[in-house]
Amino acid sequence: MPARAKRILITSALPYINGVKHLGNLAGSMLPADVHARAMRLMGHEVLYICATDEHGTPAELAAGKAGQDVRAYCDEQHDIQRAAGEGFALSYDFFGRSSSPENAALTQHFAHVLEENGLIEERTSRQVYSLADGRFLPDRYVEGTCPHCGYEKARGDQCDNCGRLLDPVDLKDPYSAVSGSSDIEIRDTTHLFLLQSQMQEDIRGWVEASDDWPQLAKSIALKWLDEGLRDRAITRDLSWGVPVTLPDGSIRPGFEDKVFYVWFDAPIEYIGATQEWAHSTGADWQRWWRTDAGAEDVEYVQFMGKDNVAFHTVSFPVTIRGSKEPWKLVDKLKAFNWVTWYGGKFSTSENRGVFMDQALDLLPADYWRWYLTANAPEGSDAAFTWEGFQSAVNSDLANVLGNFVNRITKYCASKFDGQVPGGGAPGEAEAWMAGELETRLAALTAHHENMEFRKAAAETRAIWAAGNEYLTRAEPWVKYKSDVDAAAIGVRTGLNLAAVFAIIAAPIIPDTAARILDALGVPQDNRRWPDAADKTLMDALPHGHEITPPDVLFSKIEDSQVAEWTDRFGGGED
RNA sequence: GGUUCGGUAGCUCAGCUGGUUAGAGCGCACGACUCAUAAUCGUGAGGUCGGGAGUUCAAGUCUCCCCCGAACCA
Repeated sequence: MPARAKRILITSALPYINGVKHLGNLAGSMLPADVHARAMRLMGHEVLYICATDEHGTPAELAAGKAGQDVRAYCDEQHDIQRAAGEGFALSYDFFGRSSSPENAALTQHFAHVLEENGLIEERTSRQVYSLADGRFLPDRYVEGTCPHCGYEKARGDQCDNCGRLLDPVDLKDPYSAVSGSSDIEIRDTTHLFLLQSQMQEDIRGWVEASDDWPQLAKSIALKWLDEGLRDRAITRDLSWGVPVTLPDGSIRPGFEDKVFYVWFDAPIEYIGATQEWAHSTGADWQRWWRTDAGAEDVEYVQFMGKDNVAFHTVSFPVTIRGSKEPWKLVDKLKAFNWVTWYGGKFSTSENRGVFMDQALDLLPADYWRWYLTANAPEGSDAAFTWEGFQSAVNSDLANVLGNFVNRITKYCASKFDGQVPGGGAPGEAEAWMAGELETRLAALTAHHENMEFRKAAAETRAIWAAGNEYLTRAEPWVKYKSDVDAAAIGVRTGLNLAAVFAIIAAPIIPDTAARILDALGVPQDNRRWPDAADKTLMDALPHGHEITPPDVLFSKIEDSQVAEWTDRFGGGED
């Protein structure tokens, strides 16, 4: 157990309901959040890892319509698909919720009510594009027409792709609906609730400036928004799919019968909503994680997200939370990621570029991807996915360095010592060298995990595995066995114990393989704890005489022919 | 356009508050070993740290300008 066991709340940005996510999304929020959650649990901390699908909004409605499904049914189906993909990647959510849950609806309405009581919400009327053919108001980007600035004929209502200018859809010439193509549209007045973010400007600035556990990137993004001035934003939309707009007594707010809260407002609230869903399904207490008046004051809250989401998490959502003037837990640490790119471009479904989570699992087990995507996490800058890099990481790091180490030591033990942990011999020079390596490297690895430095954590993990191979070269039990079985025994015993340590430290990144190794070594569940760098018994922890079973080959190598096939199939390789 | 972050060995990247011969992994060459998925271990080659100017006893590490790339701009 660590000196001070903490309680750590972890959330990863909510994936939108619309389809299985690709490897870039996985690598930029869910996977690192999972690695961190697993590492912290192994270190003895109490962790609650929450995620959910973000289900409201126009894209979901349109996708459902396209599929000929009711929106709710569409979301039910897509949620199950995404949950299965997450399970396939061994994402260890304590709960994977849905922003369309009753819990989130109630919370969203509650926040709106208290914000209004605090004078932070007011009704405003604005002009919006209404499509008679579609029978609905059109969100900005679903209106297309001729750009008033450059004359480009397929400008979107929010921005012109040709000249790049930001637009107001009512200014487009010859506008038409991007949904139906119909130009039978008109401009109508519509009334919405606006969140008066401008009034929270100084409050949020004070909070941001006082937050010292953020990476400078997150802080500078937040401050930039504040410097430009927070704008009041509509938090409702003319839609049917979403959280109904109610009065405090629960009845529909007059004039808002055909409106719902906008995803922008209700999605982050689902972090709390999903925790309630978890509590309701398990009987656990959600308040001790979220209410600082009910035990959450000592919780460390860590959020994982793509860089594009930083502003929402550092400014927008905090406006909701702080504006409520209620004792809700706010984020302590953020970890933001860039994108994984695909041969210099972006992942794209339509152009058949990139690999999606479900496809990836059809090719190879989750651990292969988890290792590569963690060792090459898009920290600091975009990271390119290449099949060659993937092949190299899997073959070299996993198959050759770790897999082969476990294989050689367990097979040798089986053939020379009947598969039992030998008790003979005493530690010598080689063992002293290895003990020194473990002590310094484990300390470094632990720090990297605590600091959420994923590339460094993977590199250090690999370095520890490699040290094991060097140890065997120094100890050379196969040579000593010829003249002194006890001298060989210490090498084999140490090697087996190292295999156990290697598996445990790998568990945050490659949990399935780690479990296979520990199972093969017969390490009981209770002993699968993060090793302490100062622990002198790490290399002699397995009981002498204890039986082990060499596992099957842990990782199969990726052949050049497979790389060629996948490159062809998934559009990699070409420019 | 504005802002931010990057541009370090063939490739992917580390290099905190400026200070001995600039590091790692992969790839490559050579050697060692044979327990192991022809795996492993060792040695070596390879960089005027994007370009230019400046500050300093001293700059990859600070300042300014320029070039290139990426991201964000609700």
